[in-house]
Amino acid sequence: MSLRHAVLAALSHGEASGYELAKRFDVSVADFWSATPQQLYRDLEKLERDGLVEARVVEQQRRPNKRVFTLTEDGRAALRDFVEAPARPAAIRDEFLVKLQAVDAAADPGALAATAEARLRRSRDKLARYEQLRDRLLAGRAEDDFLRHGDPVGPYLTLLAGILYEEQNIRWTTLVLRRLAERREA
Amino acid sequence: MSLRHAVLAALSHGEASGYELAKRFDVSVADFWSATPQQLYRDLEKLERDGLVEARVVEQQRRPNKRVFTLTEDGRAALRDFVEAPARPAAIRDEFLVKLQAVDAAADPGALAATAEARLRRSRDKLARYEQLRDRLLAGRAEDDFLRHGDPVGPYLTLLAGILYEEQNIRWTTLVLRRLAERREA
DNA sequence: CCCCTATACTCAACAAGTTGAATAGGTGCG
DNA sequence: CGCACCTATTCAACTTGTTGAGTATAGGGG
Repeated sequence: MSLRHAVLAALSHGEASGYELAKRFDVSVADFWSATPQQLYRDLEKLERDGLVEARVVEQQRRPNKRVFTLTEDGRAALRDFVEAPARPAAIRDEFLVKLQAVDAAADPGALAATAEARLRRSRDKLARYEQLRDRLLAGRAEDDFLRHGDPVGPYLTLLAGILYEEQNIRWTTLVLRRLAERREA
Repeated sequence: MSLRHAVLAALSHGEASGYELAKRFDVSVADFWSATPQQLYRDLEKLERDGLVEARVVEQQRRPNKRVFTLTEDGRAALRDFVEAPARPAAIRDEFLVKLQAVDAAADPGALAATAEARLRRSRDKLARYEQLRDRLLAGRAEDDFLRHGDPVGPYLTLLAGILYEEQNIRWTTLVLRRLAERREA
């Protein structure tokens, strides 16, 4: 049970409705803990029953009302406990790597190359988004400046992980494409 | 349903019993598709019912008998279809990143630093294992040599992904440790 | 001789994640 | 004026993945 904790972590950066959380997950957390809206709504309910979050209805005129969730004191304590407990090792589930692992059994490596190209485009898009986010976070300050007395270090460091990951991914995928092309010629 | 495909991919590199598959997963596939032995046994049964793999009992004297699984023609065809179909984007589930995201809410960043150090050790271990595996695969040949007429490119390229991933991970985690230490001093 | 580890697998219960659809008002575009 | 898309959420069914225990045989070390 760990999406719970991802939700608590997300809410620690400010209250949100289920819908808003879904978007927040999409831009910032998706790359290390993805979740569908349905999952979020379900877990928010559970968290509410357990007293870790509180909901309050916000009436809106031009759109449907929403339920905005805040961490309770118990929620904050649970989050602290979670942060300080040892983490289980990361689990990666990357279908592309499975396909590549078996590429020698395929008739046509061209199809996989197309998949690799899609992946490359995706990585570039993500990287661009991440760098935009970083610029916004830094707001002109140098990294050192920001990290030493800027407020939250967490979001910056995880963002950096995303940036480095995508950069490395781009290099690797490019290399794979070259090798697959060589193979196709031979 | 995709552990199925990871199993087919693994079996395409040679027949194996459930137990042997579990070990193969542990050394080579775990980093992009992890599975417990229980999961493997369950899926192997399903694959057998669906006619994608065949089992044959191998009697052994000094240890329990085992059921060795091989791909059937249908299994090979299913694998080919899978490899050529587009891949869904990778899902990462990294608890450490969730904790780091919320580190500013914790009382003691020292606990997270300990977790980061454990992660660093793990990455270094993995990297060492991967490089050993690479040396064994290359067997003295240069990469170019191997990839151009060496037999299977798949396992080499995925191994390379693992190596690059861990190298990058080590750099990033080191950086995180430095920043957390700075934070603790302040 | 006993315990630990390795091989080889099975069973059961549960937790977590995925998929698809339904509802319902509002905004923007041609 | 109709159609598509955005906000905001709920329901239900399903597939995957996790945890923990249990069975049985054999070899090695103290």
